[in-house]
Amino acid sequence: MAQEDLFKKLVSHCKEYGYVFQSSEVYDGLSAVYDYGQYGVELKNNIKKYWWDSMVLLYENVVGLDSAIFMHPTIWKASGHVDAFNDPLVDNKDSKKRYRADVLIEDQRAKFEGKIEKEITKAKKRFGEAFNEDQFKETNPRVLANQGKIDELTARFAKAMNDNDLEGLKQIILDYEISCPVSGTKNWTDVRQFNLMFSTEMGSTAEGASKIYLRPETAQGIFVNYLNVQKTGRMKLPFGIAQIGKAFRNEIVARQFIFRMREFEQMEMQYFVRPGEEMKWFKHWKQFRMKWHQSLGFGSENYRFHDHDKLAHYANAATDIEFKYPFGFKEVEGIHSRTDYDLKQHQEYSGKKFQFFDPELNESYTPYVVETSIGVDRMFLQVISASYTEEEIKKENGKTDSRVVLSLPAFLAPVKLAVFPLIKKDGLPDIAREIINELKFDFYCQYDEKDSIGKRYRRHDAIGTPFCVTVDHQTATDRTVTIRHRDTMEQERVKIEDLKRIIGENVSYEKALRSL
RNA sequence: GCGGGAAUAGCUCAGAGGUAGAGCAUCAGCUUCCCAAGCUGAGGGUCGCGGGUUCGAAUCCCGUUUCCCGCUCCA
Repeated sequence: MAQEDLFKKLVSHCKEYGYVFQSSEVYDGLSAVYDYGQYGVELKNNIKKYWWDSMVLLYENVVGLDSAIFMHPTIWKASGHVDAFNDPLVDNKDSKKRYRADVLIEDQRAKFEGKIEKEITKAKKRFGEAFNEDQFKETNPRVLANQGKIDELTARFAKAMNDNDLEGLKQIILDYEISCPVSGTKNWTDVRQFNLMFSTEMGSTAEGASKIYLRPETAQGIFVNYLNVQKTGRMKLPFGIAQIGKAFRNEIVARQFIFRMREFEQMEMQYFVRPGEEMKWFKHWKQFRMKWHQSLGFGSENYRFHDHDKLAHYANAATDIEFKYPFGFKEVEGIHSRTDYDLKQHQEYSGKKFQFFDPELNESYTPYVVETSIGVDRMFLQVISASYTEEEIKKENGKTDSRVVLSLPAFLAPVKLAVFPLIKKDGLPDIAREIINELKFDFYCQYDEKDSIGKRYRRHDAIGTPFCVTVDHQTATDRTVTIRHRDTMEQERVKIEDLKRIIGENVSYEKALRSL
């Protein structure tokens, strides 16, 4: 199947079977926002539980946290998001290319600097040993002219950026005749501001209200609680804080279904380590996180690392775990060595000491941080796209038949068990109900008596239910039922009293967690 | 945001200026002793939304919203 077709089928399957709906659909939808339906929410919760348990249960030095979405606005100044997440953008109408206006202007300034350098190199050749660079820079008319342009440009640019003056930025682009590197033309749109952070007001009156942001990442909530957790939990380095929560980014381009949304959910763990040991832990978490993904059995060939060459200002090492989605290898998780940047920033802005006294070294230092950060929604899409399969089956009469199955790992499946009476009479429905009433305390069960038994099996294949139990006439005499396995379609006859154990063993998280 | 394509029933689509359709799905009933597509009946659409052209618009035109494909960033 063509990958593009597969993706389209996946999206409609998600809607048709109650996994994912577009937000506000009855009002024509809201762009890049999606809702999780009755099965979607179960799968999502199960994914979150698997991640949480693999961090908080398996590592005795990793603890959880649930910090608020609203945080003090200074946090986002300290983290660099207020400045870095605020891009003035401009489009060239001919090449259709989009640029950051500030980058275009800085490139222009670099061009002027390049011209000065050229003059200096030329002069050096001409004057030889006697060349006095400082004097040359102060007297040469061409150098002075370019330096004048640089100074004027720098001043105007700084003022426009400070005042948030978009028209001013556009005017700089026009005045300095900056052209598009691709089309070479100066046919620009207006400069527009794209603030990647959503903001709102906190406070009951408009005058007294202060602007606060919806967090663009959950990490900062961990950093600002570092001291609280470290002290109250008596944590010794190295230790980690794990958190699952919503984050918000006003993406310019948000697409590919739930892969890139404006409201999304992250599972992050910040691991605080002794400076100098960060690469050891970076490697550890890199391997562990990859193992976690591969434990789901979707095939190791569908994963790869993508190491970053260009690093963010706070990082000294970074890698992505990429999964092969129907639209190609894309990042599902990032592992970053964030140095002591964040804690140092908060130390500076808050005036509190974010230091740890290390009794072994007998000294205090600001811990380094290794971060693992995975998108829940991207993980959800990974699970769904890896599990969606269309099968051709040879029937006994020689005809072919097809079925759509979500081969979800059993412990992640929304519905664990469906119970059917083979026919809806002779007391069979009552027995089926009895079984559900006994097992509903442990598993999400569903009852179905509509249509032929085959249809009922297929309906549950489509939502990924791993087990279907059928009550037949033999059940009434010997208290046994058939249990049918989703992936093989094979059946076995078991005692009703053994169902809880059999299903329990198969849908437990334990086996997956033990494999890590 | 820009360019290109699309939007008709829950899903997949037909309908190309003259009464809104099919298959599947859903619901009710019948049938059925284990793998969808037997039988009967029912419900469900102001054709994404708004305007225009026309005696008449799902159909032609304009705008708008949403989705898909490219251009950048990220979880």
